[in-house]
Parts: sequence; structure tokens; C-alpha cells
Amino acid sequence: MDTPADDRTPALLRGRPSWLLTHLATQVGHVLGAAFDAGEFRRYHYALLAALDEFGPGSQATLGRRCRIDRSYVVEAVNELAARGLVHRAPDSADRRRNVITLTPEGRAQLDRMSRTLDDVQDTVTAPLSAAERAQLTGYLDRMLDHLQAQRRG
Amino acid sequence: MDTPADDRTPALLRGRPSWLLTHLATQVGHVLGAAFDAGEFRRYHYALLAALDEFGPGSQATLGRRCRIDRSYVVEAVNELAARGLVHRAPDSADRRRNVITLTPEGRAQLDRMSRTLDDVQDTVTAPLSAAERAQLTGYLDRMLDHLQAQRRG
DNA sequence: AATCAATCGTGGGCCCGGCCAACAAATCTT
DNA sequence: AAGATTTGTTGGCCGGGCCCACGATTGATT
Repeated sequence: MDTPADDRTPALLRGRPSWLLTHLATQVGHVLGAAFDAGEFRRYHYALLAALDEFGPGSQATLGRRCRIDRSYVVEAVNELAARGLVHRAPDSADRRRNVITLTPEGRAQLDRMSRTLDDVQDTVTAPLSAAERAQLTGYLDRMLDHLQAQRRG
Repeated sequence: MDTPADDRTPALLRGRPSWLLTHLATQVGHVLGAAFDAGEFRRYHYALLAALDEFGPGSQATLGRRCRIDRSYVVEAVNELAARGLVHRAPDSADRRRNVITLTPEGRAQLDRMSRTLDDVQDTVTAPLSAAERAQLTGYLDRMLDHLQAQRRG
């Protein structure tokens, strides 16, 4: 403690959304990681289960596009999910390049369980915000994400 | 295009701040990377220059704490900054464990240049938001970051 | 029908960023 | 004087995003 207030963040950083977003994301990553480590899961697993639950069975490529996960990692994640019986993998008879991934009842139950712990995470993360502010925040983030993704494609 | 709307993101993900934040952060990372790659810089370089500009010279450990960068990486980043003459590194005569890092005039000029490109990045990222909404957003993010950091320490 | 392009699953690798371990030198504590 | 703490530095680990290459299969072009 030589310099006064050793951990003050420069205003040039703290005032910029880009810096706030990236650093907040890593902090959120810690909370997420802690919540998931308990059940030996990663975010990918939840994302895949959620996609299967909402849109029904699909090929690995489709799943990856929906969850914005690289095909390579879908392979690995589906392996792990199938090994736990949360998901069923079968070759597609109509298009023999594809595997059809299906959510099993156990997977559905697991999804619900994870959703609950994820809700807790949201509460931890957005604790200092009122309900109205949280809604505003998610709206802003959603619009920004859409915009950036559209821009990257165009 | 077998399943309708192949790239629809599950609501269980898109509705959660944690998912929005992490994915938005990676998108922002791309924009940041593109903006910095042109000048052969990383975010760390900017952070360190900003801290030096706002709080004056300091030891590497202090700089790391301010910018929330690991000591290990401060070493590397200061090496690169010093090699370009943007920063001056000298042993501290008062405490011979430490190096005193000082911002050079060239470093100051570089900081200004980078600040301008960073402002452009902010505009790209927050494009779909009005000025009032941007202010709200940074406020929310700031509060959440403070809260999470305090919680992690406690 | 034959050929070329596109898609799928799979495996491999690269890079970035955050985190931690260790260690010698120096300083602070008692 | 002895032990704990800080600092700079090197090295490594892990998660996650991204890209490439390959064989197999399907779709489009002519």
C-alpha cells in the first residue's frame, strides 16, 4: 500500500461499455462455473439440452448453430451427455450424414434442475438491480447482441 | 435447412442475462480485436497506459491490481510497451524489489490515439441504443460489476 | 448419368485470457 | 535475527472460440 487506493480502476476503462462487458462476463463466468462445477456440467451441456427441449430433436450441426457452439465441441458435449443418458444419439435414416439427437426424460429432468440453479445465478448477478431494471438490461443486451451478430454476418 | 429457422436461439438462453452477457462479451471481443489488431495492440496495453495516465507512475504489481491484470501478464505487456518507447521502466531506489513504470510522452500520445479508436468501438457496440439508454446500461453494468467483485472478495 | 459443390460428423490444432505455482531477491514484522 | 510478506519473473493449466482437414454422404449443374 504505497500508492493511495491501490485498486482503483482507471476511468478510461470503467466508463466504457466494452470494458465493463468483458470484465463483467468473466465475473459471471466464475459464478456460472461455481454453480455448474457442483454438478460436473458446463454451459454447453445446458445450452444443448435447452435447444433440444425447445425445438425438438435435431442434427448436431443444427444444434451447434442454435446454441452458437462450434461443431467440434458439439461432438464432445453430446458424447458426454449421451454417456450420462441425458440424450440419445442415432443415425438419421433420411440423411445418413447426420445424427439425430433426442432429449431423454432424464435429460429433461436434468434441464429443469439446471434451470433452477441458473435462475439463482441470475439473481446473484443482477442482485443490485430492480426487476424493472433487469428487464431493461436484458432488453439492451438483446438488442446489442442482435445488432453485432447481424453486422458480423453482413 | 431441415428444421425451420435453423439459427433460433433457445429462449432459456436468450432470456438470461448471464448468457447474453457472455456471448455479447465475445462479440465485443471481436470488435475490439479488429480495432486493435490494426495497431498491433491488445487491450492490456491500453489498460496499462490508462492507469499510468490517470494515477501516475507505479510499480508493476500496483498496475496489475488497478487494471485487474495478473502480475505475470503485466511483465509481458510492459516489456512490449517499453520496447516501443511508450513506457519507461526503472528500478525503484526506495524499494529495490520494485520497478517504477512511467508513461512517456509517446505513450501519452498513443493512449489518446487508442482512446479515439476505442470510442468508435463503443459506438459500434451500443449502436442500437439511445444516449440515455447507453448511460443506463453503463450504470447497470457498473453496479453489477461492483457487486460481484465485492462478493468475490468477501 | 457424371461431376462438382455443399453438408455432416469427427479430430486436430492455434490463440487468447484468466488463474495459479514456484522461486529468488528484497522488505516488513516481531 | 528469524519468519512472513511483497515483487518481478518464468512456466504451466484450463476454458472457450475459432479454423482447417478429412472421409462420407447428399444436392446441384450440365
